[in-house]
Amino acid sequence: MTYTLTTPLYYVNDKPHLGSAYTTLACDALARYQRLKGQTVLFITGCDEHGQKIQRTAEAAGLSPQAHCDAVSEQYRQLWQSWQISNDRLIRTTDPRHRHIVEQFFARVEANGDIVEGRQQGWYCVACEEFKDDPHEAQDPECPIHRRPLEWRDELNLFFRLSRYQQAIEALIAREGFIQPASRRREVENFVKQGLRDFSISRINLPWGIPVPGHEGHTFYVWFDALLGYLTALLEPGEEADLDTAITRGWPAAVHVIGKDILRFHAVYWPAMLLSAGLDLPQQVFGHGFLTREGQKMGKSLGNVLDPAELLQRCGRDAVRWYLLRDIPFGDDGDFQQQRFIDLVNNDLANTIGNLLNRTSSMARRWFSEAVPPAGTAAGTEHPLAQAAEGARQQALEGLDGLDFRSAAEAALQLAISANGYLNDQAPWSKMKQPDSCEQVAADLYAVLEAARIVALLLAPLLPDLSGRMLTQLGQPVPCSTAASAEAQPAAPAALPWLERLAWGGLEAGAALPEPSPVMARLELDSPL
RNA sequence: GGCUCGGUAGCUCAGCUGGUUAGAGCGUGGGAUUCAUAACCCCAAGGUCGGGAGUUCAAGUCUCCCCCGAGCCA
Repeated sequence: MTYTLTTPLYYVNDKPHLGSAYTTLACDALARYQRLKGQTVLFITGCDEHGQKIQRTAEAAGLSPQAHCDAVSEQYRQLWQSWQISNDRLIRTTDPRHRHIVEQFFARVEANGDIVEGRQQGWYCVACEEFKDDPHEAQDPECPIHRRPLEWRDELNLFFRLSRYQQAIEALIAREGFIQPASRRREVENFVKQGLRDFSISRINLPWGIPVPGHEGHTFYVWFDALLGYLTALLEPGEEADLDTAITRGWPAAVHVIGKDILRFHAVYWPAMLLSAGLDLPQQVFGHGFLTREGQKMGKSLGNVLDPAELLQRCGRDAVRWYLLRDIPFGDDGDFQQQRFIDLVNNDLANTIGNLLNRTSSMARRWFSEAVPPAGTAAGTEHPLAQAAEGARQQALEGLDGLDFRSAAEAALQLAISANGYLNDQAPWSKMKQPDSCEQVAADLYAVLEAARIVALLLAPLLPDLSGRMLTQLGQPVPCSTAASAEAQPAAPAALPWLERLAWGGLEAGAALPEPSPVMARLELDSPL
């Protein structure tokens, strides 16, 4: 069974920001983990490209909406490429096939009697693409989020009969694990409890959108259109746009990973739409938190936005991934602090993990013919480091299964710390000066090299680059966790599945160890980010 | 206004169903060591656990009130 996971389809109103990168990074780690476990994975990301906001942004820039979308979605594509995101799909809602999928989906919903005409009156925020609840008689109301004037709308729209799904949605969100983290469930519960109201799914006089079949002058509301992008994305490249086909390609999704701001769309509206169309529901919706920077909200007005492309270019993939995944509990809000970022990367990655490998490999090579020393007493799983490795393995797998990247990262790190401690306790550099202790030194070094190997493997989903460098330095094959289509890569030497490689004792005595060079450089910024 | 979360060492935060001297990481200070990326290892710092009252033999840990911050809904 295919493990399908999605990022949101990012709205191409503006260039990508760090928040989008954060979501995508996390999904990438999850996707890689599932692939390493042997799952067939469909990792979907993409762009949401319709709506009035985009139309206006394009106009303001003197571009056609399509040209604007092409430009921005290209930025996304390039960003994910430079981050080496392992997505299988990058769907754009302006993809011609998407229009067909939307039409087919709508036909199902309409046939089910869930589309009615209604009059939508109220104050509208174009930036939110949402009607607000300000009273009709309000004087020049503003959007509290965007602090821009609301526009009065009075139009005949098509409505989706969400109200019919009150009970079904209540049952759904009561399902254990559907809304994650659990702390956000109540928020949705409260919303649903107040009674679900039908919501408008079309706009009139809005050219930049998908026309509603059979309803002249209406285009689909962006949200209706955008969510369906998850279905279009299921199609294989070039495949004919057929909804029935699409849903055989990995539906339902195992998890939709989203920012907490759009939880309601994914946990309420979207499932109801799917029910109406007779499709299966996603198993989980995970709403993660937001990133602030040095305690402040990032925004253009404050001029404190961190550009993900620049961050990558200056600090590297491993550093940023480590900081975001290791330090911020996935689900909670997080604060990006430059000093802490540098401290953690240097301490954890360079000093603890990188140096562990470096010092151990260096000793092994020096005293044991540039090769892995004989395991001797370190071969057994009762060895303290074998025990530590087993604990780390369990914690890491458990963490990753629950999207607790922090716990998984800590498990790997803790194993490295244990190995460093063990090394200091055994002090092989002292033992080597004594006669007849060569065997003991060999066993000690073997155990530490083994621990380093397992650290590297545990890092594979989180930090594929660093993991690869470590394994290479250990003379080990690098597991492939990239998208299936990219699999036609240099045929790696036949290796055991990742999960099996996590068992103690994978290193072969006598196997050559390449000359070590630091696998992780310390991060030194010449100027603040 | 209603509801939900937080407010614990300089900084991030752990502290489950209440019970020995309140913990971790980072930063800081000291020690040890030389295999290694000035790295690794060990030790320390004494923080009225937002404020007040209460329940209890015993409260960061339960109850009430207040202050501050965040969020959802009105």
